[in-house]
Amino acid sequence: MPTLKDVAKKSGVSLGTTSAVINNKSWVRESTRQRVLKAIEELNYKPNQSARNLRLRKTHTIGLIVPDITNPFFPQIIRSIDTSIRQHGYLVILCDSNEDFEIGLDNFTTLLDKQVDGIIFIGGVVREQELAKYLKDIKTKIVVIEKEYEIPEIDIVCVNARMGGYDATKHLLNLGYETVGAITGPLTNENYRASFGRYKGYQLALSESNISLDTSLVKESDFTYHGGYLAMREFFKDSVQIRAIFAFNDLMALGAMEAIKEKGLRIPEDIAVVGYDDIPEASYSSPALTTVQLPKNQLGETAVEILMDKMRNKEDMPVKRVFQTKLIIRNSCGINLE
Amino acid sequence: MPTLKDVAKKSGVSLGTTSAVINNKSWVRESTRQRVLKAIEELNYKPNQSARNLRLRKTHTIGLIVPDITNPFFPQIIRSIDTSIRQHGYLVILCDSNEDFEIGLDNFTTLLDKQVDGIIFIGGVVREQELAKYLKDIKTKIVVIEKEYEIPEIDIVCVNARMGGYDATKHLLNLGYETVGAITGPLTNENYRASFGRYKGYQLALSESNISLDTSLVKESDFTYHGGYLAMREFFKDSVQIRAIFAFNDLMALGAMEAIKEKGLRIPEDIAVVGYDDIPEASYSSPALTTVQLPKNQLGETAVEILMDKMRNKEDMPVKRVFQTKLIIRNSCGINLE
DNA sequence: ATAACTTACTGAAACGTTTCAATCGGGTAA
DNA sequence: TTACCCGATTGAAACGTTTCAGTAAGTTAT
Repeated sequence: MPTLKDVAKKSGVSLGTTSAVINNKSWVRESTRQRVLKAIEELNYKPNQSARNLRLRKTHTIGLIVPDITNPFFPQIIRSIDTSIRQHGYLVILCDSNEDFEIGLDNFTTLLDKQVDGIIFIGGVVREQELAKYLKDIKTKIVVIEKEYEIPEIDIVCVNARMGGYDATKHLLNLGYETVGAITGPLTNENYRASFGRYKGYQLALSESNISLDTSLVKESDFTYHGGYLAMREFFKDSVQIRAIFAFNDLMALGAMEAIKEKGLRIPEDIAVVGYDDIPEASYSSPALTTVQLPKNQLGETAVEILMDKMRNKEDMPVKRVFQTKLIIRNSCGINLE
Repeated sequence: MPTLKDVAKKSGVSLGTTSAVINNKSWVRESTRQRVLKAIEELNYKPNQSARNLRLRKTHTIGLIVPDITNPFFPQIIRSIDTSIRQHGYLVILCDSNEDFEIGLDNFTTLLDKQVDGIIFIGGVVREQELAKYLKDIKTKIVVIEKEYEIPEIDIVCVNARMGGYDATKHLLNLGYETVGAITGPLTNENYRASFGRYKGYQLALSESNISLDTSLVKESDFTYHGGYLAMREFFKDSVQIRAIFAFNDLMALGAMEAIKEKGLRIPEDIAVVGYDDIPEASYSSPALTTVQLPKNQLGETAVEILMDKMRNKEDMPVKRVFQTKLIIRNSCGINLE
């Protein structure tokens, strides 16, 4: 591999000048620049990144921690992050935390040891205080993407989950369904707040319609397809009277639909379903799933923008960006707008 | 950030010795080792990776080029690569090539510039000769994972697609279906061989049953959900007599199922469907999709093993590993083994 | 003609490791 | 006692950049 020194020698200028033309410093005489460029070309010189990194104290690399790349919600975000970070000349190192908060924390240290310039952490299971404490005295820039809630003192891009939950429920209510059940994610642990916003929205819509919360209509589940399936079966087993379901994510909605069909009931005629996330599969299912769409691309892009900004400017006031959700009406609720 | 020098000073030994304890060299006296370790602890010293990389000419990083992270087939492979590479102390830099071979090639240079130690390239759209030519004089170790075919002179882990296609078709034939249609990926371009193996297998099974190939029963599509949907509608429009469909991937199978249901036909009573890939969605669909399973984890892990091996040993005979597929029987073909 | 700038370039130091030849002190053999 | 060896440690060079204080030559102002 040719080095800068080789280029310098070949073009008959000093190391410093050679470096200058590579970095497009303006003060190099045009003829010199050409000479150096020619040498670079002829030697097929590529700057050594490790040396550059050492000198510059930068790796032009950011870490991305994802809870579960296998969950169809995330790949789209990852992709939007990948493409927009690439435009800034950065590359992303991917870590899958397996939906495990501890592993996520581990990934943090791995990435920090690797000296990434910044980290984007996509929430999932997050213990808020613990995370905040962990991040407090790390000076590598970090922004987190959260589907559900805001975290004080941390740079975050998130989504108004309350609104999303409200819209989903309201939609069902407006269509005349009165017994609207919910299949939630984990609810009971104060630390795992992944369902809280959606749940609040659900409750809000209900109370707005003067319907009091009937806990026999809400089943706590785990955000997986199978979990949704099981929860729905529970409803049947309890033989609760239920006409509509708001599942807290699409995977569970799909699972619930499976159980409903298995039971021999029709969607939406017998039971209406609305999901949350708008993963690609939601439009594939039959009937196509009405769901709450999160702005995945914006989430990713905004996280990148914020991170870039933080990395450029030293000053550091926590930034917060919250996006709105959008109800996507398809065929699972008795209305077909096609 | 404390450096090695700080540690050396604090523990009163030389740089060299300090480095030796960090790298677990055996000849350091135990008492010295303890002293150094203590200093490291107290200063919270972390080795600077860039410096290390520079000196060692290694980055402990590998590149991973994926055609489309959004396609549910890939995340599982990515994850298995991520976890097994991590066990070797490496991290993965992810590049999504958007199903575009040119972009894939671009990614190669980006990653090489970044000085990754190795690259895993997951095929998709691949122009065989071009790739071979490109890879020829690159000495960074590269292994490619291909769902469909082998590439001479290149380290590759792939799958016996011919067998997969054969099994799928045979299964349908064995169940008594005589008009077995196929929804393929791109077929016509000699360069894009993504469907060739499966197609050969399809033909082989047919001819084994003395059924001659009826091209009105095969529709060329594009591996997308929507493409499968459209292809199925074509069949209906042509009003061809068809009792079973082998779709060359699950996404298309799911799309075809959508079209079938839309037409008011039942699966498998009216039309049987088998897919290929065994993406998670295949087991979610209703009816659950019978499909050809590729050993995704093995694909990923083996690729990692080979790459590690190549990176350790200089010698270089192209390695080839081909895996068998496995037919997963679910409910879309009139048999339910549950 | 001298001083003060400007422009284009140079050379060396620095970034934080690893490696390796050299050294040093103490033990063993002659 | 001298020679030799051995285990533990040192010191400096090297990895390939970027940066920055200098410098030499040319330009402008006085």
